[in-house]
Amino acid sequence: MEADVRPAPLPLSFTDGVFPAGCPSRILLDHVTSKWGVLILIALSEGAQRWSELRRRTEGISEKMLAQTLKTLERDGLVSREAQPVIPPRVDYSLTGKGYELSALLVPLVAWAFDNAEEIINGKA
Amino acid sequence: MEADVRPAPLPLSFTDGVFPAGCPSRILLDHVTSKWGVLILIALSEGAQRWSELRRRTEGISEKMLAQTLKTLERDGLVSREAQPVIPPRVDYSLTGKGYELSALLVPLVAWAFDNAEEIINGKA
DNA sequence: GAGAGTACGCACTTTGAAGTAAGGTACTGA
DNA sequence: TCAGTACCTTACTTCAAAGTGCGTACTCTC
Repeated sequence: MEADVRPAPLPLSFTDGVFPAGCPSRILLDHVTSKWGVLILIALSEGAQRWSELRRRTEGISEKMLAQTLKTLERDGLVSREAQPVIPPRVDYSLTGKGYELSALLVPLVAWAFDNAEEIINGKA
Repeated sequence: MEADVRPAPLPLSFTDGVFPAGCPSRILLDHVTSKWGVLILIALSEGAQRWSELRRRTEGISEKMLAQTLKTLERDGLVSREAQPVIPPRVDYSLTGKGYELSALLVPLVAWAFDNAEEIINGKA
């Protein structure tokens, strides 16, 4: 008898509130909520950008992790890559349709974290 | 069919689109988007639950990780813990106000992952 | 002709998040 | 008396994520 006084914010369609282990959504969630995955998706939500821009804007990321994360997101169909065969190489990354859907959900989350982080993390020892 | 690619889905207030390294929001984001953090917050979004319920519903979690994650979320002021001094011990966990704010943003994200995971993860490989 | 920018790939090392295992208290039911 | 439930803690281990650093093949600037 869990008489829950407080209402859930949204009705859920998960089987029992939390999806089972081994479910593909666990994997997708790991990709999407990975340390650099979030930041890259957020950066790309402002429009297509090339490699070096992403590297600069995603402060602290290594080239290896940038390449790796972009590959994962590309394999997942969230990011598309367009390489131009010009001589200083030029590669543009942008969000796909699904990537935009995702980033639309991710942006408010990150914005919330941005607004509340100071208080939560520093406001308590 | 996703329509044409257009700019940012939402206006951002971050300095340059992505917040700087060493920023507290990076830490908060890590807590919140951690493997088990998301699942626990989602589970609690449906109402207060006790330890053993959370353990069962968050399939695959170990007792150690449950305790650790709950502690982190409690320190961050997202989850509140109420222990009753009864004799089979009874401890209830629930979301705080901030926790509800967060879960309201998290739930659609997880729902999206749930809906798209099959296609994205299994539909290729 | 030295250096920097561009977009990576590869191999090695480190870190830390997570897993595993076990213990502990204070009871209840069989 | 033994098993089981509820709620944890501590110690040890593992493994993948992340970091470091090097090489490439061009070109353009100082």
